[in-house]
This record gives sequence, structure tokens and C-alpha cells, in this order.
Amino acid sequence: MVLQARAEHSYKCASFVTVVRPCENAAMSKLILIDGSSYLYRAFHALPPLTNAQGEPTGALFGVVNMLRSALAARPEYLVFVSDASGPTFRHQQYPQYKAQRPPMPDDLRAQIQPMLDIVAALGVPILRIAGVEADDVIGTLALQAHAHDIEVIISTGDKDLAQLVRPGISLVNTMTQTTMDDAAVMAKFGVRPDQIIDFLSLTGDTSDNIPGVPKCGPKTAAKWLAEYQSLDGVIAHAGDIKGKIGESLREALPGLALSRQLVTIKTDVPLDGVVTSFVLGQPDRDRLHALYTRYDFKQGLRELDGDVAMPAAAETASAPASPSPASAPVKVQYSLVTRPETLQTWLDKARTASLLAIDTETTGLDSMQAELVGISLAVAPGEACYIPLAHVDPQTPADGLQLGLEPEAGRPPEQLPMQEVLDQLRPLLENPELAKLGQHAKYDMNILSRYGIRLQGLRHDSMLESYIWNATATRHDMDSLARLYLGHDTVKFEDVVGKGAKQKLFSQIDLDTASRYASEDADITLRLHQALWPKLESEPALRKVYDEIEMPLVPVLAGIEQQGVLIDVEELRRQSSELGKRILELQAKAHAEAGHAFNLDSPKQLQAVLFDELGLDAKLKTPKGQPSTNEEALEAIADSHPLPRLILDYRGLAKLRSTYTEKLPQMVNPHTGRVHTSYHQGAVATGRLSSSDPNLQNIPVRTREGRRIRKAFIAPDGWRIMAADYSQIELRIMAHLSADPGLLAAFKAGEDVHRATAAEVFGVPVEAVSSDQRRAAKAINFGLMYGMSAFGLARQLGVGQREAADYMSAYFARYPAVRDFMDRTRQDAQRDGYVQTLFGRRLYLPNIKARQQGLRAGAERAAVNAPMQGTAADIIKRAMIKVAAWLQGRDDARMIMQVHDELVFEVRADAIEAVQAAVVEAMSQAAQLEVPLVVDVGIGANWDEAH
DNA sequence: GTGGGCCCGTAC
DNA sequence: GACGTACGGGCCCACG
Repeated sequence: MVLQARAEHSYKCASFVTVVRPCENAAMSKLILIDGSSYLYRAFHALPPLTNAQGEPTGALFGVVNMLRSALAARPEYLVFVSDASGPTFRHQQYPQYKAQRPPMPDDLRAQIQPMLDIVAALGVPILRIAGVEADDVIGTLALQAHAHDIEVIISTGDKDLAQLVRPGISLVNTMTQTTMDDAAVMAKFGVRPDQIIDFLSLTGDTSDNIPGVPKCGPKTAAKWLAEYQSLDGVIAHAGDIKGKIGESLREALPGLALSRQLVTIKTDVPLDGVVTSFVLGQPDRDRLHALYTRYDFKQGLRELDGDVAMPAAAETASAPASPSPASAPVKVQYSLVTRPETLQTWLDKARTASLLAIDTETTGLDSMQAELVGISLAVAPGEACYIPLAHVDPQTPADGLQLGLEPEAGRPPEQLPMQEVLDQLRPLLENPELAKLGQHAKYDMNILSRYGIRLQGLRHDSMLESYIWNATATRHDMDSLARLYLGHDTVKFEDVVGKGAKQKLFSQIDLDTASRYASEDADITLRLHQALWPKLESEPALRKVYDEIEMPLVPVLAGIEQQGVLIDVEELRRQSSELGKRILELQAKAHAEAGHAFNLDSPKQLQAVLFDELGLDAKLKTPKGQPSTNEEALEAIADSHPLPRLILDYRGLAKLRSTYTEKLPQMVNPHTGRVHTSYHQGAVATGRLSSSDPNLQNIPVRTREGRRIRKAFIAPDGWRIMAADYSQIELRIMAHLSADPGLLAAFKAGEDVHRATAAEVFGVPVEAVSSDQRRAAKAINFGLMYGMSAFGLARQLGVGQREAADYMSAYFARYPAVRDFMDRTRQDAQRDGYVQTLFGRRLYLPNIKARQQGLRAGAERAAVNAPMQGTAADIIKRAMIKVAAWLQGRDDARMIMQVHDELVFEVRADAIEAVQAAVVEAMSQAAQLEVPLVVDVGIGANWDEAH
């Protein structure tokens, strides 16, 4: 085999002519070997599929360039970018099936290789690609050569196979996950020493490279064997001693293991002698870099070029994905503080004539139903923003607002325009639906303004929701995160302005100049985020539609629900609390008696010691961290062998109800309104659902009789009723629709009890003859399927054997074959596109869908199957909420007060029940046109419990 | 004191 | 390892 080393063609040979010899203190010098291929793959799968303005894919490119920048920040004496060359390698010759299972490289990835090499070369970084040799082998060879010269070697890679090279003086770093790997880390990660990694990989094999290894032998088994027999040869020598199925599997695999070992061994003797020290950083080609950065919208890089700054430290190189906005020049910033009537007039004029007005409120807290308005900021163009302080106080005023009376010289508040006058002048603008507004999490500002008598209208955009719809999982959607990601901009942090801990101030105590800088920036950045995100959404009609027709119209609806709040019977909860308290004390005393001493029943750690160490009970389950579990399932399993587990179970049930619900809810009653106002989060759930917090009203108990009593405390005012309307089996109906399975469609169209119908099919009995156990099993299958559950999980759920569960599932799929097709198709779509979507086009990206780690990938596949159903259900109820809210507009006899994923709850005046019920059922059942009817069940009562 | 990880449990 | 999506309480430890 002929190996020919050559420099990549586009690389200008500066580094090859400048040969630097290791000097006296060579032990201190450092070589960074960059595994370019692994990063390109990793970044491609990990990052959203970004494109530049021309539609060229750039996602992986950014990952690689960012990684490179952090390598440069370490200022190594030597570095080289190693990349695979195309064409077969010696491994293919040894083993024709090598990597035969790999799908061809996606076009979007292939298209990024040349740009990547161009940028690397323009940065002055030496590139090494050698025909017929994989990057791993080049890296292995260079690493050992450098090591022999006492040069510290850092291999920058996303590929853990390279762990076999680790030893003192050679370590791995993965800049995408911010992890480094030395001897100890290899030991911790794999459970074997670095010098055993080759044997380890030979045993486990590698499905993505089509290296067989020992079937059924995973990392755990391999590590166990190697701990016992030290090496692969040791394992082979003792193959006869290993018992069971896995032993047979090993003995069958023996003939192939030598080949496996050859394939996984990274070569360290590729002929490259003498080149290690020639890899030094050359001069960057600034013109070329400028052209490349511009073409691929790499703003951070451009800024560095323009600003003539050195490569920043790794921590500062946050990835800045492509933004189609061509203007990359720094924005000229002019913020003004409005404290005089003339200035206010100027800004009112600007605001009136702006095509889009960004608005942000500053307040004294996070609770939009209690916080006080402190000021308002506006932005009319990038960099052009103002802050209007309204309720700032003297900075010396104590945070709790109490005046002790000892200091009559309380400072005077800074000069500000009178709040009421400013609000009156702003009102016509803010309430004019024709003037388009923009916010970041504008629901909050809506709620605040509403409490000051301003009904914000004409809300056209919300940058938080733009980001959420563009990619729900790429980032959190708070302004700081978004500014960093989409603008490459570090915002002033709220905490830096107000301080934290005991010294934290209210925003009203911040001096006006500081406040103005912070608040104006908020409005300004909101506007700039919109300019970065909106072109992206516009370019994807389906996403734009979800944003325009679902998320944005929902904002005022949710604001209305939050402001309305729910009436709580505090006395009822107090009664329940005290009753629970008595029973909890009794159970606690009994539990202590059984244990023989007092201990904290709330402490899983102490409980575990009592149960498993002192009483010697069997620990049947482990927590994810390997501790003996004391969860419900684990306690249930040992409840027959000792009285204590049952006592704990009973205690837990009651303690949960008391601490989370009966004690907490009364504390959440707003003193001004006398009601409980939850917050609904529109950007929190990947699938498109809402979530609720402070308090969470979406997990109020209902399943047990004890828990259900809590719902009696959710009441209607005198003369009013609670009406609860919920979708019947909405996710299963969506599964029927999306899969178009004839059997499932027929069951729903006929209005059958779907679990009963499923049971009849699966167990082959007439519908009338289905037993309650059979129905229960069918229900578990139906639900489990939507969560991607395996036979193992079903078995556990039902308490039957795994074999039996598997039989149920195959019977199910035999009867409903289109369901299996649909799920397979969904997984394929996820593989191909990197995302799945709902019926209405909402997307969920699944970065882990191509992960090599089985667990991660399997998790992503389950999420992929679940998301279209859960997400479509979320879309449907959101559409229904918008319709219902439109119908309720202007009525004073009914209000929407809660959403619980598939249920809407209303307060309805007794005389309006019939009309409201008809309208709600109509809106909900017509919120989507599916192949099956959307059935809505309605209940009415004096409280939420009775309304079910 | 507080922030965060862990364990556990509630909902759909 | 094995069921998707959330929020939250109590414990407990690290940190300042």
C-alpha cells in the first residue's frame, strides 16, 4: 500500500517551510491535533440545520469553526487539522464490510466540507488529509511521535474511540461538550484503563462501522471481563469459563475477534516521519476570511476581523448561527432617558410612525399579577431606544418599602414624569390595534399594563415565540440566551444591575442612568432579535403559519386566563390540611415504632438505610444513580415482607397532598384579587404544550379519592358554576388520523370504547366478552404505544411476563398494521430530516436521533414517535382556546379559567350554561378536521371535582 | 443562606 | 436500559 502525505491543495504552505525544532524546554510545548471529520459529523447532527441567506447549509460549519477558535485560544506551539480523505482505506481491504452499513453522507453535510477546509486554511491552520488513511490513524501516529519528543498532546475530537491513545501526556478534549479525558476519565467513563480500550472496543464492536465484536456484549460486560481477565487474549483464553447465553455468544464470536481488534486499533505507524514540529500556525489570510465569513454569515468572526482583535478565549466563542440579515456592521446605539415632556413628545411621535414598536416594561418583580410598574422602554429601530422611568425611588429606600420613622430625611425620588400622565399619553398608541407592537415574552407586559388600565392591542410579534417556533429545543428562549445565540451579543444582565442575595435591590431603586441603559437595551435587543428571527420564520411557511395563526393569537388569550384567576375555597383546604396533618403524625409514629427509632420519613437516604441496612429488606430497584430505590414501585414490591413499606407509602401519599397542594394553594391566593393566578409558559415544552407554574394548576390530583378532594376547593362564585370540557382520547384519535389505520379509524367512527375495542381485537374475543383485565391491558398498550414503550415496559406496567407482553404487542400490530407503519415512518422521517412535525407543521428537532450512544438515540426515537401526537393535540386545543376566547369576547357571563392539556375549565353564570356549553363544544370539536370525530365531554358543578 | 442535584410524585 | 411531556417539594451537599 502506498501512503502519500500531501498538504491539502488550498493550504498555503507557510507551515511546511517553517520547520520549528523542539527547543530546550520542549517538555512544555503543546500539540493540538484536531479531528476535523469527527467535529463535522458531530456538529452536523447536533446543531439545527442552519443556512445562510443563499440557502447554503452552514450548521456543521459553525460547529467546526467554533471548535477551531477555541483550539486557537489555547495558543499551542503546534497544531494541525486532520481530516478524512475520500476513498477506501486499508480497513476496507482487510474487511470489505467495513462501514458498509453507513448511509451515504447527506448532501447537506458534503456541501460543507470544502467551505470548512477553506476557512481552516484561511485561518492559517495546517491541514493534513492523506489518501487511503483515516484521520484517526494520522492522529494516532502524530500523537505518538510528539509524545516521544516530550511534547504534550491534546487531541480535540468528538470520537471516543480515540480514548485508546490516552496516557500521561496525551489527553482528549471535546470542545462541543466541554469535556476532557485523561487516564482517570477514561477509567470513569468506560470502566477500563486506556490501554484496554482496544480490547474493549473489540468486544463491544461498533454497529456504525459494522464491526461485529461479541453479540450481546455491551460496555458493561466488556468492562467486567476485562477487569477479570485483563486483556482480550485473557478473555479468549477463558472463553470456556464464561457461563450462560453470553458465554455461548462469546465462543461463537471467537474466530472474528482478531479481525475486530485489527479494525478498532488505531494505527500509529503511518509513514509521516519528521513532520510533527512543522505544524505551526501560519498567518491568517484576512481578505479570504472576510469573504468566507461574509458568505456564511459568521458575524462573530467578522467582528473580530473588523475589530482587529485576537481570537477570543474559548468561553467567549458562543456559536452564532447564520442570520439572513446582511447588515453585519455593529449597530450604532443611542439610548435616551425620558424625563421631560418635550422628550416624551419626540418619542411618542417616533413610536406612532414606527413600522414596528418594541415595548418592554420594568417592574418590581416577576409575578405579573403583583409586581409594580417602574418604567417603560421603547425601541423604534436597531440601536434607537428610550426608557421612561415612572416610579423610581431614592436608591436608599429599603427594599421592603418600610420606613422606620427614624430617618425623617428619606431621600427624594429622582425627577420623573408623572406616571398617570405618561400612561394617558401612551394609551392611544398601545391600545391602537393598527399600530404593530413587538415584545419579548409580551404576555408579561400585557398583564402588567392591564393592571394599570392599558389594554395592549396590536401585538404583532414576540421574539420569544419566534425563537420557540423556529427551534423549540436549540436554546432557552429568554432574552439573554437569544441575544447570545442569534446576535452574538452579550446583554447587560438583570442580576448585574440589581445585585443578588441580601443586597438585591428592586428595579425601582436603581439610578436612572443605569436603569435606562438596561431597560433601553431590552427593547432594542427585542427589536434586533425580531429582525434576526423573522426572516427565518418567513422562509418556512409552515412554521410561520403556526406562529401567526396559533402562538401569537394565543398570547392575549393566556393573558386573560391568568388575569382572571381561579377562585379557591381556602377554608376547605385548611380543613383538609389539618386532617391530613393528624393522619400524617399517626403514620409517622407507627413508622418510627416499626423502625425501632425516629428518622426522617421524607429523607430517601435515611429511609433506605432503615429498610435495607437495618431491617435487611430486599432492595429490588435502583435509582438512576445506582442507589437502592425507595420509590412507590420498590416499596410495593416489599410491602408483603414488612409493615414499614406500606406505612411509608401511605405517609408519602398524604404528605405530598399536604405540602404541594393543601398547604401551598392558600399561600398562592393573590391578596388583591382573592384568586389564584397561575402562569402559563408558552415556550417551555418542546412538543408545543403549555406548562403552568406558580402554582402549577396542571397537576392537581384526580386519580385517587384522597387527592381528588383537592379539586373540591376549586370553586365558582355564588350564582356561577364550574364547567370542565375535555377532549376524549384526543391523542389516540390523532394516532388514528395520522396512521390512517382502518381498524382504529373504524372504532372511533363507530363511537366505540376504544380500549374495549382494542382488547377485543388483541385478545380475539367479542366486544361484549372483554374482561376488565383485558381492557386494562389494552389501555396500557394504547398509551404505551404513544410513548414508544417496549415490551419490557409494558410487562412492568401490567405485571406480566415479558414474553406475554411481547405477544400482546405483536397481536396489536397484527390487527393495526398501519400504526406500526406510521411509527416506523415517523422514526425514518426523524432520521432523514432531524425533526418531526405535527399536523399543523410545528417542528420538533431531535439532535440525538443519530447519536451513537444507543440510550440517547433510543430516547430520541421515543420522543420522535410521541411528539407528533402530543404536539398535534397541543395545536388543536390552542386553536380551540383562540376560538372560544373570540366567542367569549364581550360577554360577562362566562370566563375561561384553566387549561390542562386536553381540558378547558370555565366559570359560567348559572343562566348562561346552555349557551356556553354549546359554543365551547362547537369550538373545541371543530378546532381540527380529522378523519375521526373530536369528541368533547362536558361536566358542570359547584366545583372542579363535581364538574368531572 | 443559597443554589442545584437527586429522589420522588402529581398531571396529561 | 427499557414510557413521552412537564413542575415542585424535601433533602442534602457544596459554596460563599
